[in-house]
Amino acid sequence: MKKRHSHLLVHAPEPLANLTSRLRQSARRVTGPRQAILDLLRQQRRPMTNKEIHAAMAEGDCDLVTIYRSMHLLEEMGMVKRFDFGDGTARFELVTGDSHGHHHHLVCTSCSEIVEIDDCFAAELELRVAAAHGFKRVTHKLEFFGVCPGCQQKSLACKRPDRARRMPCGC
Amino acid sequence: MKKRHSHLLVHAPEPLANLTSRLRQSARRVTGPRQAILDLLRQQRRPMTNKEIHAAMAEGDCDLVTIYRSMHLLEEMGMVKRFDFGDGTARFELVTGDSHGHHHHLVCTSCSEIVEIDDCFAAELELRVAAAHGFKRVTHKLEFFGVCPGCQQKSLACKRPDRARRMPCGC
DNA sequence: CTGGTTGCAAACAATTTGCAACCCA
DNA sequence: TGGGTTGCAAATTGTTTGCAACCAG
Repeated sequence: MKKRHSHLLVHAPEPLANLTSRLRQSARRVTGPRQAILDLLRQQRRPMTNKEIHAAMAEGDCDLVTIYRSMHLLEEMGMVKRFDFGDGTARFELVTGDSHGHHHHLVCTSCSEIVEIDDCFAAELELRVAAAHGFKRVTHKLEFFGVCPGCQQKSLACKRPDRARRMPCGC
Repeated sequence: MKKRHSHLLVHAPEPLANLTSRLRQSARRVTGPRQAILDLLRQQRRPMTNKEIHAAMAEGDCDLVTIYRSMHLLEEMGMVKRFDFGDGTARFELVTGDSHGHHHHLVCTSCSEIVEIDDCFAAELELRVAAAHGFKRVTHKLEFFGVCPGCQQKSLACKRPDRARRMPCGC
């Protein structure tokens, strides 16, 4: 990471201030890559893969491995949330304090466009399921898949249905 | 695959008869491995990984690669369903015609025990989501995670929270 | 200074692919 | 017989780890 985005420190946007204090209290460091990642996630409000994040921060700013390690850390700290759209690559989104907590997505199986679904209607289901089977600390993963308006026209049927599960569907 | 499970042909259980006719009409072959896989899945009514399937059919019956290829085929034909519990390995379950169609699971994050949840309460949500965003052919994936009764006692807290996402949680 | 971090190379694990040998229909 | 199948080896891809150099506090 050559040059730190100093403007970040100036604005001291919420997530960053958050990061700083949280890191400090666990004897961890506020480093360039970590700041850059949060910054990126703050701009692009959409689930991003590690590779996308890496590519997005131009000029070999930091190693891909560092991204992986940072995401683990940030996830542990509850600053990002991991999503799994079934294509074998993890995606991460910034956890913004305001409202945008637990939510789901609607993913186009053709162009992989992602729509954020803000309300979570499954909370009540969790309770029901937990009660029915005696489980504790029950959470859930719920994602929707379909064909977006754009792809419906183009009638872009997937040529290789056996690969449909790979979201960034290169059929 | 040395010796074909001939008793399968005798009983001619539903899934197998199904397989035979379906394969034939698409100019594909009814082979030993395919029969063995369906047979296994019919017995062990639980989501199995390719590796588990492979291990289960003793004596190098068939190559792991063949399992992978077969699962793709069977999935395409709609005879098995793929599930993803977020641990990076696909699991498959037999699609039995009777009732047991679309359903979900409750997975213990500690011992990875899997409970089948028969009712799907999210069907209506699909419609709502589809309508709201103009998507077609909308489906969803929904799985629940928590700590099963057994693991609650043992209070087996995960030592490495950063790895909690790996279901067969070797923490 | 010094322990948390990073980069780089290498290890890993799940899955896929190429290709020649093989076998069901 | 012939095209779908399989086995084996090798390639791919996402992710993790070992380790020495490095830097934030």
